[in-house]
Amino acid sequence: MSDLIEGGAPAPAPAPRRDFIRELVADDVATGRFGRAPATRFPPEPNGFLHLGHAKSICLNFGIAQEFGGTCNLRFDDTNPATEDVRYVEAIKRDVQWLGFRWDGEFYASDYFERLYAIAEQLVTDGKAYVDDQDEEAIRTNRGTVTSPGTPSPWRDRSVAENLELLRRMRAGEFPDGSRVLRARIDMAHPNMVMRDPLLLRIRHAHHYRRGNDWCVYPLYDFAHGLSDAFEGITRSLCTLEFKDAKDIYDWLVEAAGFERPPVQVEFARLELDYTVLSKRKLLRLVEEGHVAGWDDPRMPTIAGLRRRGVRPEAIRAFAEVIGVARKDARVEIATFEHAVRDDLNMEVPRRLCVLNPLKVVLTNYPEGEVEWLDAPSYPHDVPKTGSRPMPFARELWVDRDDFMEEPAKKFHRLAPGREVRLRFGYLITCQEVVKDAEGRVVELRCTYDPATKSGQAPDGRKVPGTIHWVSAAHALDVEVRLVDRLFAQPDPDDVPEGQDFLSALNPASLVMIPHAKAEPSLAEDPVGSRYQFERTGYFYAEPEGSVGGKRVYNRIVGMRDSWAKEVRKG
RNA sequence: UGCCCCUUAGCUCAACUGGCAGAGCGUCUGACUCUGGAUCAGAAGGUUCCUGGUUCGAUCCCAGGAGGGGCAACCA
Repeated sequence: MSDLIEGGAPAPAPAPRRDFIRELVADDVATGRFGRAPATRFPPEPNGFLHLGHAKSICLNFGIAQEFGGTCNLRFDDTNPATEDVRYVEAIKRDVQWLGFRWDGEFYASDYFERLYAIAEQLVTDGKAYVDDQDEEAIRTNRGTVTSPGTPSPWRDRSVAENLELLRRMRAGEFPDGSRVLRARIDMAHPNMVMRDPLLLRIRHAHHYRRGNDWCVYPLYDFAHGLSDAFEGITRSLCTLEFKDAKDIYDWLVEAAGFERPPVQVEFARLELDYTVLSKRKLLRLVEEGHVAGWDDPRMPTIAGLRRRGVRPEAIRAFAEVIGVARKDARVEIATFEHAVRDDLNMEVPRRLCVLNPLKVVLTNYPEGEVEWLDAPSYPHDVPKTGSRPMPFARELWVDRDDFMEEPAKKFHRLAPGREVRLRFGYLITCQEVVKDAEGRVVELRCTYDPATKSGQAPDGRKVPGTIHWVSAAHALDVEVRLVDRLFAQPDPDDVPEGQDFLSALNPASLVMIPHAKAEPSLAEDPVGSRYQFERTGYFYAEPEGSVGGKRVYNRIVGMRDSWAKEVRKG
């Protein structure tokens, strides 16, 4: 991974947008419900990289803290030694910072193990928890089903003294993994399945990335999460809809532990985005099975991947803003994300010319060996930025193969035999002759230029319908371009036939390498990490890994909005 | 003995405690007239799932129905 850290500029407080959560928080402030400033937290488990779905949550939690003068903690929910790693906590911290947010407190659930254990003892003493000797299988079957009640464990009515002794011996490491668990004593017939005596502590003689081997009774999510919120004085604990049912146990625990004005969980819809997957489990598979080059592969919807691809944090924040937050599952179109990315880049980045699929053009009436340096503005008239660069113009040029049609379709305004077209920032040229090789493939266009049309304006006022990009063949930079596209070929990658999984929906053309694109020479001096619009083709990012074999590499961040493709579709 | 959530423009989604239903994308039209595959402006587009009730007034509250989703990991 590159060491280049850009972004990270503090996120400006966005215009207050009123979603139902902000309404609740505003109400908390007005009524003094919690007797303290709004406090939120972002609670990732360090078992993978953050993705766009987390970005939504980050913008929400940190955004609320900013807007209401409250605080937002970063808390690692690291209660499962099997899957977690420091490498992930480092990546997470970096990503949150890059997005432009600063946390107030940095906490780890693993630092709360002792405190949670003390509460466990208290619950036992209060008769609200017991040690269960059933094995995993028995616990599962005895939980019942959604339509039938569970059956109580034979160990459910042990004495407090016996429970306490067993719990202490569990902690002391006297029992093997899986032999016993601590359970809350609630109701084995509860209509909400999570309330059927939920598990609190399980035995794991495992190495934890922060605790080493010093701990062996690991809390489960339900036990750790709400209480961790309470320890930190969180007011609103924001989580996604699938935790809705967990709210009952959350409330039961903070109440049983005796917290005054405890945090209140509020659920919102997780983000689903077309043509990609937003699940750490699935992203992990893509990485581990080598379908992508890593967590930061530019095709990945991870923060690291988007950064590598060239997306700016401003665009991600703007995206989070437009999608909003609601209580209903929301599948967002990829066009909405791409629009946010273009919208951000449009006003920011300079324009350059780069020919992706080169076709030689020879200007037969242009003097051999002559070079003119044209002044090409870096920004269009409606972008309030100034600057320009010199562009060499000569007898031999490259234009894009797609900008020529031997038999032009209707509404095709570009080059064709006998057609005149404008070269951006340059002259009007007319195609006089098409040169083909033995296989009949077009290899060269012989054109004439009109010397009176320098800068693209015809003195006689004649209309030229098309403008195309070009670059001088003698001065062109040979660059590698990587066309990054959507990772999956269909909007919902999980919508596959029985017996197949999301991997069968991968887009085989998600990364198209163009090893020999031709770029204008001004690009030679620009630093790695620069962003451009290559006019008419898209937004590009100078690959932070640098050059490959001495050649510069550009990732396509996003293509231009494509109304020609639409025209083609219409026929 | 099941519990909980959701249904609003073509599409994807918003809409504080009941008071003229909004945005993006898409579509159409126009402008810039050197990105015509960019950008900008404007327009069209609604029986708020259905039935009934409460109310001066219902997308919102109540009852019933239809459809979609979440929950039965010693994951989070």
